[in-house]
Amino acid sequence: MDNQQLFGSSYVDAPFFAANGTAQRESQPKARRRRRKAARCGGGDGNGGEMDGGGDPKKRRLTDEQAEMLELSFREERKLETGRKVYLAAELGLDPKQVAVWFQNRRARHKSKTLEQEFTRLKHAHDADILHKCHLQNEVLRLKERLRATEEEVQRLRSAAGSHGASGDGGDAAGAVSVCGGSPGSSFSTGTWQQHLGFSGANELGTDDDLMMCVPDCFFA
DNA sequence: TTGTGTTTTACGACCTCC
DNA sequence: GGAGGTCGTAAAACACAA
Repeated sequence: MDNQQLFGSSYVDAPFFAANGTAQRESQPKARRRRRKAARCGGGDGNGGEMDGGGDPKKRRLTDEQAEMLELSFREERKLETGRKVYLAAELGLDPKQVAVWFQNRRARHKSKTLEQEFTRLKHAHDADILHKCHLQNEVLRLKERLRATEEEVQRLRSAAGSHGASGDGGDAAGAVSVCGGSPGSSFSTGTWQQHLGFSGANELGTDDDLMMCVPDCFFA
């Protein structure tokens, strides 16, 4: 919107370097190339922050007000074009580089937070899917048990019928038993439904570790 | 205090776009 | 080629328990 309104004359020249006295590490074994540029030392507030002659200012926390203004600006627009950067820097008494860095870091934080939220959302969805799968597998187990009981009952009835009316076509009786025993043509064949459902022996619930995740929760909870 | 974990500021390297 | 972006990381600033 209108930054002129947002940041009108709210600039406060903050005591950035209040902590100047803290001892900077005299030994910088791996100090590398850090803070070579003294360019920003003149950043508008005049307290250059020179440290033990080295010219390296300490890191300066932004004041609450500065951070708040930057936050407002960030919410309006996450990208920072040159004009806005210069304007914000002037309004807040910061170096334009500081403003640019703040926006970079702010974008990084925003991205990190967004990723974290997305991860949480996906995890919840995944957990729900696992639970649903578990329920379906339980249902399959129940149906399997019913089918097994039915097959046993059918076999029992056929055996009883065979023992009573043994005369005549005894060969058919033998065939009937074989049907129950797994004839490829029988709709009650365990082998057949296993094939249709894609189940077989110990692998009927799948071979992966999904079962390991699922079964304890569903069966023992 | 002080040790430790977290947040914030700053930088360099590299990439993309105009 | 310069400006501004992301990414990874260092280090100061801060919070806080022991």
